[in-house]
Amino acid sequence: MSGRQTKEHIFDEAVRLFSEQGYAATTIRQIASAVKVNVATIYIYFQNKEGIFDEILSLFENKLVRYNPTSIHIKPRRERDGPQKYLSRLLWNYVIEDDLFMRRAFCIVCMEQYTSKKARALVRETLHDEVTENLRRALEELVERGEIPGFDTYSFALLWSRVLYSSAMLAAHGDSPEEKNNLRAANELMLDMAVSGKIPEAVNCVGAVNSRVP
Amino acid sequence: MSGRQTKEHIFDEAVRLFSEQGYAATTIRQIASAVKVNVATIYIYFQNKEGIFDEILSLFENKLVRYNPTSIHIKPRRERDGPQKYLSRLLWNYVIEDDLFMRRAFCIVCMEQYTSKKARALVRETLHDEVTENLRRALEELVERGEIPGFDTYSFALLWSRVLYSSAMLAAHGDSPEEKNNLRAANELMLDMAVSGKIPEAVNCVGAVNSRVP
Amino acid sequence: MSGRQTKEHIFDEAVRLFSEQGYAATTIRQIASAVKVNVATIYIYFQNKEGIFDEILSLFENKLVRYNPTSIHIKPRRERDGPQKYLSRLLWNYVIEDDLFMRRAFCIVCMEQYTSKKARALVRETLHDEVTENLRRALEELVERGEIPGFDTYSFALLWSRVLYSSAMLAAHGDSPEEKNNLRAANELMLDMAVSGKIPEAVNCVGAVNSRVP
Amino acid sequence: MSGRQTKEHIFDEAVRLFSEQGYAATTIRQIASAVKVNVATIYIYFQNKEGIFDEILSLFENKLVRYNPTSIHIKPRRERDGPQKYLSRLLWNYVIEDDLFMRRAFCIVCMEQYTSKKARALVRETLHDEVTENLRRALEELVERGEIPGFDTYSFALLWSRVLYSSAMLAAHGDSPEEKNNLRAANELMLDMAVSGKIPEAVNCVGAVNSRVP
DNA sequence: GATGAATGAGGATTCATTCAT
DNA sequence: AATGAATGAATCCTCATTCAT
Repeated sequence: MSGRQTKEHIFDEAVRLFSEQGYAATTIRQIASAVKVNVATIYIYFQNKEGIFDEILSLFENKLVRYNPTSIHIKPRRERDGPQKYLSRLLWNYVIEDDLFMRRAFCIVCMEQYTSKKARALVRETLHDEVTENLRRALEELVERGEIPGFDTYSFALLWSRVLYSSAMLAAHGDSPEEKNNLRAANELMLDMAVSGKIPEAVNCVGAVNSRVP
Repeated sequence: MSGRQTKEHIFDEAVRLFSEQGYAATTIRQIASAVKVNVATIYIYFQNKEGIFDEILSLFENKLVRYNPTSIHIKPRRERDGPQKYLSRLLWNYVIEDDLFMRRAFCIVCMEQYTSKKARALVRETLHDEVTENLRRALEELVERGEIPGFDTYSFALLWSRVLYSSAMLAAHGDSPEEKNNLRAANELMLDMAVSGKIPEAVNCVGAVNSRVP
Repeated sequence: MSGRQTKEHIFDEAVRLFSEQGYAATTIRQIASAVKVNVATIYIYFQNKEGIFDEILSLFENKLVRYNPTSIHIKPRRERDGPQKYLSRLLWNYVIEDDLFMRRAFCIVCMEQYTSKKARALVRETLHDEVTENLRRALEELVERGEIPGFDTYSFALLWSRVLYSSAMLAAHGDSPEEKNNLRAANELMLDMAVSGKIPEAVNCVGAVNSRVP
Repeated sequence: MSGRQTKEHIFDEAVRLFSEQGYAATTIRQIASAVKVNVATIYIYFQNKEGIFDEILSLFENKLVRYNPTSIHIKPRRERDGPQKYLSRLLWNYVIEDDLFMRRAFCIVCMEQYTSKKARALVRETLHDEVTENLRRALEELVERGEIPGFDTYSFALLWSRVLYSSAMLAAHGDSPEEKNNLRAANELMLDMAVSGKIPEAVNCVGAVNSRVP
């Protein structure tokens, strides 16, 4: 078997096992035996256990970033579909739905956010702030186009990102179809609220979430 | 030192360490040395490592349940304050804010939900379903009192609980004051949206989240 | 409760547990909890775990010695009953049958003969040599009385003692009634062979077992 | 060093230590240090401490079974030598004398028969019942050939097996040459009694041992 | 490119024992 | 006479990692 294949095989099984059992509870031996490979072989392709974890985080982040509205990968599609459709597909629907790796990696990142600084940073920055920002930008665009009235888009985007995040967390593990549907439904509810024209005023009346933080 | 004190001391340090490093990464030796006690002493008061974990979950759940709107502990205060104030204080503000244990236990529960069935059940059932139900009940009451117009309270409560949950998760770890404020702000934003009189229509136009799940 | 009673209670439960699980596998805590007494209490009455074991061996040996044919306890009865009856009751039938402690202690001694020098000595000397000698003496007496023809009583007694010993070992543990009956039957078979008048010649033709040992 | 060799080395030292100190009193560390190998290495070749024990029992039983008179390993020799010689060599003389492992394993099996169900079964079934049956069969054959008069061969074989067993037990530990000679002598004495033509009548007059068991 | 063999460090747990009260 | 509280040392076992082949 070619080295490339072996490495990918190891990587895939590591992703699977980490997402099912957590990083700490998964042993190198388990991975090796899942790949039907000697333990030592793993150390040819990865510096150590943490090295595998790092590569997972890297790939997850890279794939994630490709979906922001200005990325060269998403921009053409975005312009064709318009912000509303983009909004409706953010995070799970857009990014994760059809990508087993992303689903598992998401799960890993959520699990390890408390124990790994890198995972934590990824959740806080990329997952949370970036998704929020993407939502905000898309909402803002709708406002600019006059499709919905102006309002405090940041606060609403922040709420939305949290709904997405918590839904995705609940859906991530074990591919529960029920939770996946909940996620989709929650996302659409936020979307409908956003475009119904009733929210802006409500949101504005309370001001930006962040502005309240002393 | 009295046994009771020792046990509490062990329990407290275990809670702290579990919440900071995760269950798997925390060793009995660490706990023992934090308490300045022999490792064997821990096994006098707890059956094993998992036994400590179980007691944490138990206490967390017990304390949590006391805060549902019909509990004998909360009912009098609820009736005095009215549903709106109750809503504004749910979960974090009401329950967790002043209780270091609850904050840490919440963190532990979130961390271990993927690897521990018990934690997972607690998140799904008590944390999620119960909080949602409490929110829904309080909203419903507001509607009945005529303080806000009728609408699909379940869908909105579901969203709200997710906002609370994800905010609490982000706030839980390390007592970040910024995230704590975010949580409070997010909660109030949901509250304001609920009572602004604009939401009902928006929510109704999309129907119940759950009704969409096949 | 009086100290005397407590000590006996501890002793009895230790005997029971040692005989059921072996010395090494029985813990002080098990004994304490069987007696419903604090662990420390055991150390009031016995110097340590080995101290309990030693007292068991002592009592076993004392009781055993009382049954040799010249002991003041057995002599009167022996003279009344005659050697044949004495023979038929040796070891198990005579000594152990009605004495729970002896049965259990026998079991303990057999178990620990490989790991404890004291137990080993007891098996070799008291249990084996002494029983052999008692058997030989009783056989010799029968010969002297002219009730059976003369022969190499030592060799036969040696065989007999081994039959008794192995039967008793198999019977000792768990009070299996089947093995207990086997023991009694084996003993009677040896007795019948001894008094049938057919054996002497056979035994004599081979000479003393021990005379063959270089 | 090859894995096979290492495993055998570990196995051998474990057998030695178990037979000298008993299973419970022997630690994995002792074995490891006797083999001059890391503790973890032992767990490469054996699942755990009990795994070593099980393999010892297995090998012991396998080797033992090869010596029954109908086994393909023993049958030719048996037919050449005749039942009398076979009888004279049973168990110890035949099987164990020249096999250090068998001697040690026998010792282990005897020691652990009270605490290990597997060892207990082996003693009761293979060691006791099978040896008895082999003896009985060989005696029966002598009767059929007309070399000795007919009699209750079962009862006599049962006695004999007990003599062998108890002698072997006493001889097993520490390779005491004195006890080894006693065993050989005891065996021969039983043999001489069996073929002397004097015993049958004595045995018959008491009936089968087992027939007495209610 | 892959592996068989080995290991040091550390995991949870249990033990016999002690001592102040 | 008895105990609650504590401990040091040792138990079995597992882990990530290395290296000669």
